[in-house]
Amino acid sequence: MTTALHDQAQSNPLLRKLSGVAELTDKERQAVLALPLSIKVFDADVDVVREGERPSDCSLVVSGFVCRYKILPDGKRQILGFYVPGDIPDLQSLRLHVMDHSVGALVKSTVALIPHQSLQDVLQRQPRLSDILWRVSLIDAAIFREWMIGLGRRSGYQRMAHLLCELQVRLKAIGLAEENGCELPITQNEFADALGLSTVHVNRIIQDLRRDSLIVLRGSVLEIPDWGALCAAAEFDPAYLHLGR
Amino acid sequence: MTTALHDQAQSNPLLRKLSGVAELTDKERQAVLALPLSIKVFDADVDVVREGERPSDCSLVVSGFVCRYKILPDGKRQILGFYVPGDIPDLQSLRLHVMDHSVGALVKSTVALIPHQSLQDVLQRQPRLSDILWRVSLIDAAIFREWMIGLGRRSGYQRMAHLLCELQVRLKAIGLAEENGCELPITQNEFADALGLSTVHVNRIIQDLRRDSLIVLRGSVLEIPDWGALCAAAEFDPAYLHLGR
DNA sequence: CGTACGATTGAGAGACTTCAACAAACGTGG
DNA sequence: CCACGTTTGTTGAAGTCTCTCAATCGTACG
Repeated sequence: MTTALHDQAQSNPLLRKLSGVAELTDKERQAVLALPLSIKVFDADVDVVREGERPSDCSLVVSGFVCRYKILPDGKRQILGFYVPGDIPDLQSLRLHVMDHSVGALVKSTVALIPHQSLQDVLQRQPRLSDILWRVSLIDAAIFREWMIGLGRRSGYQRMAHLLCELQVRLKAIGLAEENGCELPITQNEFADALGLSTVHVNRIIQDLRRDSLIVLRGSVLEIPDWGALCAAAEFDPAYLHLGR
Repeated sequence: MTTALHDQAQSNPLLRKLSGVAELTDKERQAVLALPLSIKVFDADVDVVREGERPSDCSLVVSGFVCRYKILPDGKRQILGFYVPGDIPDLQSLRLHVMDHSVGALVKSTVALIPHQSLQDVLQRQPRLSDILWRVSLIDAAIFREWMIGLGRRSGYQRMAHLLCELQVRLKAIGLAEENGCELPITQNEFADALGLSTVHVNRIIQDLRRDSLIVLRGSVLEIPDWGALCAAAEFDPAYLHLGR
C-alpha cells in the first residue's frame, strides 16, 4: 500500500514537492491525492494569473516553465522568480486575495488548478499540511531575499552565475537536470528582466562566463563543466533553498 | 469584557498586529495574551539573531527599529527589510529552522521573545491564528517582491522615495507617524545598504529630493510636505502592503 | 573641548544602459 | 522541403548612473 502511494507520488508533482519538505503520513498523502485538479495548458507568453485579479484557484506547475513578474508604468519588467514543475507560483493567493503581480508562462506549460475551497477543506482536516505549505511559502520568501541580495549587492556577472546555480540545483532536485547541466527555456531578455540588467549586458556577461569556461550555453541547453568553479564565482551557498529536511 | 480585551490590545503589539490582519475572537485574543513573553533590550547595532543560528524563539519588536540583513564575503551588506513595533522579523524561524540571514537593532530596541514551543501550542489549539500568521509572512514576502522591483528596475531617486513612502505608511498604521511625516532612526549608510546604493549616492539623492521639495529630512525627522507628490515620484502604490482587510 | 560618528563635497573611474544595426536561429505556410 | 518573417542573439559606440576614494564639515556626547 505504501508502495502504491509511493508510485503515485512519482506522478503527482504536488505530492513530490510536499514530500520534499516533510515526511507525509498515508492519510495526508491520500488527502493530497484526492484534491480535484483541473488541468490547463498555457502557451508561451500567456498569463496564468494577472496583477489585480482575485484568483479562486492556486496554480500548480505540472510541466513547463513559469515566472512571476511585474510591469512598471514605464514598461520595464521585473521578473520575481522562476517556477518549475511542482511549484505553486501563486500559493499566496490562498491567503492574500488580490494579486500584487502577475504569473506568466515562459514556454508552453501545463498547470493544474486547485480550487482554494478544496485546498482549505483539506488543510482544515490535515492541519499539518497547512504548516508544510506555510513552510513552502517561507522558502519562496527566502529565495526572494537571496535575489534581493544579488540585485542590490552583486555584480551582473555574479548575479548571472548565481541564478544559473540556483536553477541547476532546483531542477536537479526534481529530476529535471543532469549532473552537469540542464535545459533552461529562458531567453537573454528574460534573464535580463530577472537580473535587473539590460539584454545587451546579459549577452556580454554570458560571453564572459563562456570565456572563463564556467558555462556552455547553446540555445536553451546549459552545461556546467566545473560546478565548483561556477559556485565559487557566484559565491553560491544553497542554504537559502532550505532543501535538506 | 470585550472592552477590557480591547484595552489590552492597545498595549500588546502582537494583538494589534494580528487584529490588523483579521478580526480575532475572544478566545483567540486570550490565547495570544497568554503567550509567555520575555522582554529583552538590544542596544543599537547589536544582533538579535545571527545567520546560521537555530533560534528557539521568535522576536516581536516592542519598541525601536530593527532590520534583517546579510553580509557578503567581501563585506558588503544588503538590508532586507525594516521592522517596527508589532513586527516579527524572524517569524519564519518557527518553520525554517536555520537562519539564512541576521536580524539587528538599528537603535536601542525592546524585543519580546516568544518561545517557539508555546507558539506551536497556541497555533495547534487555535488553527485560525496559524492562518493569520501565515498571512503575515506572506505580506512580508510581498514587501520583499516590491523591494526586488525597486532594486532591479527603479532609479536610485525613485527607490529612495518609494522606501520613504513605505515607511511612512507602515509607521502610520501603528500610530508612529504623523499625517505628514515620521521619525526614522536610519542613517544614510543604512539607507544605502537597503537600497543597494553607496552612501555617497544616497546623500546626493536626498539632496535631490529636498531640492524638489518632496521631503524635509533633518536628523532622523522626516517631513513630507506633499504626500501625493512623493507618491507620484516614487510610483508608490500601497497595494503590496495588503493593509486593508 | 576633543573625539567620533554621520553628513557632505569633489573628482575621476567603472559598470551598465541606450540606440542602432546586423546575424543567426526558428517556426510556419506555401 | 524550402522561403520567408519573426524572434533571439551579437556587436559597436556613446552616454549615464552610480561607485570609489579621500577629504572636510557639523554636531552630539563624554
